[in-house]
This record gives sequence, structure tokens and C-alpha cells, in this order.
Amino acid sequence: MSAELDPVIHPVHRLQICALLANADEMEFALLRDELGVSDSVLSKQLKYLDDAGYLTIRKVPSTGRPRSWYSLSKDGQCAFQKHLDALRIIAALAT
Amino acid sequence: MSAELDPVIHPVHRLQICALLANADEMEFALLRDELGVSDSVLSKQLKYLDDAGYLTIRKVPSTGRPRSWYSLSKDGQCAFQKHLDALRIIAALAT
DNA sequence: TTCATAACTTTCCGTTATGGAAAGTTAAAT
DNA sequence: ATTTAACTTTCCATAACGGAAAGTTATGAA
Repeated sequence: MSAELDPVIHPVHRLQICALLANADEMEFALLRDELGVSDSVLSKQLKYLDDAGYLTIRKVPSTGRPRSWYSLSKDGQCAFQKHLDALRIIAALAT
Repeated sequence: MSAELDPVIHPVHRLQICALLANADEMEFALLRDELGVSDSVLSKQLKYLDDAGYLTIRKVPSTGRPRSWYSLSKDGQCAFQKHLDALRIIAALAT
């Protein structure tokens, strides 16, 4: 078995982040945090984890105070997420 | 968000066990272990975890030496697995 | 009735993951 | 210089996770 589930993506919060980003193109920190229902620190760590894996593109937009960041999946991230979904489909015998 | 991913089922090995059992009715220890590619101890622990959650039915069949166990998903296990798949479909926007 | 064996289970022990709170950073506006 | 908004990191504690090895247990054989 083992249809290549991606350990970077599989843990719940990162899976949720990827799913949100895959369906939304771009999202900002506060919205992601609220959708996941986690603290700033937790979201920040998981975003860093995804970013370190090269799965994110971060666009900084000037705003009041520090620039705001908009997060999206990089090409690699999109690809990895699709592969992960494929693996889930295989493992779970989900219809496409 | 949070479409009710079941933390009992979500971790990779338990997801694989549930998926195998959902598609096979009944399986024995050695085959599960080989399909997952893990050690006896790891499989035993994950099976115990699922069993403690009430997700398994274990049928003991007399054989040479200690009786052999056949594992399957209990009603609760089947139900929980289906809900988990539903949650995955929602989160990942998978088509059914 | 004491092995030997098959089929698991538990314990031991070390590594990694998680999580929140709180403290720290940073860039721009005042 | 300060303040504020938007993150980041550190601190600290708990909970996985994994394999190796030791421990159980139920026969059947010697």
C-alpha cells in the first residue's frame, strides 16, 4: 500500500490550509486563522512549515503598520496537494 | 471550517487500516502489517487504538498455536470512516 | 507435563509533533 | 521616538510515533 500521502500536507491543520488555499487563490493571515480556529502562533508555525517545503507563495502588500501578507499555494504546492488528493482517493477508494 | 475530521482515523496508519478493512470485510494481522509495511508493535498499537475507540470487531479463530484474529470495522467504525471520508470530500472539495 | 511455536502485546526509550501563552520583531504612520 | 498591526519565536508541557526487545498466551508435540 502507501499511495504516497504527503507528510507535509497530511496533518490536519496543514491539510485544511492547503484545501482553503487551493480553493481560494489567495488568503490573508487573519482569515486563515479564523477558518482554522487556531491561535496566531499555531498558524504561523504551520505556514512556515509549508513555506519551508516550498509549497507557498507569499505576497506582501503595504498597509497600515507592517505590510500584510497574502498566502497562496506555489506551483509545487498545488502539485503536491493534487498528488495528495490522488493518494487519498486511491487509499480511500473515493470516486473522482 | 473543520468538517469533522476524525482524529482517531486521520493519522496515516490508522487511515490505511480503516481503508483496507472498509474494502475487505476481514483481514488478518500479518496481511495488514505487510500492507502497511510496519512492525508488529506498531500495527498492534494502532489496532488497539482503533479497538479502544470501538471501531473494530475482532473474530478469534482457533488455529495452530494461539488463535488467529481477523479484524474488521465495527458498525461504529464503518460509520466513523464514512463520516471521515465525507469530511475529506468537503475539505478537499473532492467530487463524490 | 514440560517444551516449542505462532501470534500478538507491552515496555523501554528516544525523536518529533502540537499547542497555547507570552515575549519579540518589524514597518509605517504619528 | 512611539504606537500599532501583523506576524514570529521562544518557552514549556503534553501527546504522538517508531522500532527493538521482552513478555503473553494457547495449542500441539515430545
